Amino acid sequence: MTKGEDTKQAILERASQLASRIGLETLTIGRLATEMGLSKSGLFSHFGSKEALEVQVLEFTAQDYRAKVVVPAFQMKPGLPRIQALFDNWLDWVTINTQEGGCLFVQAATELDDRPGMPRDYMEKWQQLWFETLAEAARRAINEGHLRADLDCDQFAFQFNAILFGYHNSQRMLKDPRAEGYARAAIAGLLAHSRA
Amino acid sequence: MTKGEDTKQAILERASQLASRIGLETLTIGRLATEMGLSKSGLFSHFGSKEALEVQVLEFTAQDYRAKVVVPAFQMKPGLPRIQALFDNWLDWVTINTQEGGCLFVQAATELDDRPGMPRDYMEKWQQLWFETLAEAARRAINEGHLRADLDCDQFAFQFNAILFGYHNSQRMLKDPRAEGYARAAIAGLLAHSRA
DNA sequence: GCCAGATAAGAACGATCGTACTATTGTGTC
DNA sequence: GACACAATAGTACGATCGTTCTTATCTGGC
Repeated sequence: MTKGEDTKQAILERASQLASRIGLETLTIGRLATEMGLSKSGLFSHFGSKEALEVQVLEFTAQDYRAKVVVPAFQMKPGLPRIQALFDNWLDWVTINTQEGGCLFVQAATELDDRPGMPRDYMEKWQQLWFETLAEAARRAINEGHLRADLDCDQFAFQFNAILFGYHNSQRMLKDPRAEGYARAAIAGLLAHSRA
Repeated sequence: MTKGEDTKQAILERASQLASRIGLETLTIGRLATEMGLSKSGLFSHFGSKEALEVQVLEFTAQDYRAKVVVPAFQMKPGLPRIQALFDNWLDWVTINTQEGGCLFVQAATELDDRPGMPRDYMEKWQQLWFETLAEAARRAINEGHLRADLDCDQFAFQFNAILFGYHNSQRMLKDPRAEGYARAAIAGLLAHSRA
């Protein structure tokens, strides 16, 4: 990898961290440059515009998310183990993981929902993919005989995702130590009532 | 009500709308002044600081929320009718209602979670109150014999709230027309499995 | 070790931010 | 209707925003 590409990746990594805490809009070229020890224009020239930076931050984070949450889960056996892994990996991603400000996608989802533009377009596409991933995992669980055949997989994906959002809020805004327990119990309940 | 108090209320109403769309941070004194047909300094003098404005926007919205979501629900008979009303009223608040950018509290919760200060403090206090309100409604439902006696009311509040967040996201980011159906089904499921 | 091109820095731009001050206009009271 | 004071406007401030353009430094292939 060339030198320029190297620093660009480093910038995106730092930007992803920062954006998960303060948001994409509040993330500023000047501040990011200072934190990276670069000049404003030096950093800027890697992206060409603030909007392009935002999109690439989302892309970078999506790649990380795939590698740490989705791919390991799909290496598990299909069915309940895979679904449970999706949840566990996501919990690690949000809490233990690099994402010091929680999940950037949760942050960006509410920040971008009323702000048209390329970042919003990317975010919407990504979230559709995420829901499809969840629904697909549920479909495989039906095939395995783990979940009941008449389960609405889109409904399942909705509820699974809702628990993640609920956890993220209770964990980060309320700092409620019981949040993880609540989320685990909610997932367990969802799985129990979806069983064959 | 004096003249100054009158315009101040009008400012807060407009600010609440705007903030629900673009966020508290992006909400700007200059832009708000322009939209209100006031001068920047004229508007500013009502609040004294940006942070104070943000807090008062949250307070204003909380008052509205109470009047449109909580109070009408608690005028319903305790138990399931009241819980169902809390959900229905919230749906109206987010979709039909004045909140053109969705629920300001959902927006502010993710925006403020990593930003210390008085707005965050107020937001946290408010959300604790909201969870307590939900748990209290569940406790009353147990007393009425509508929900089972061993129900964990805090767990119930967590899951109820999670569904609201999930709906908010699917409705506003994905613009998924099935979002309301998913949310209604999820609430129905939660109530079914909490029944006596 | 030179040289082309990649990479970064520097300086400047108009715009807008929050805030402080002063001046003007409006309102309600006697 | 004059007067005290509330309400709003005007102006200016330093800081920072995203972006452009020009200049300097670094890197890798011959």
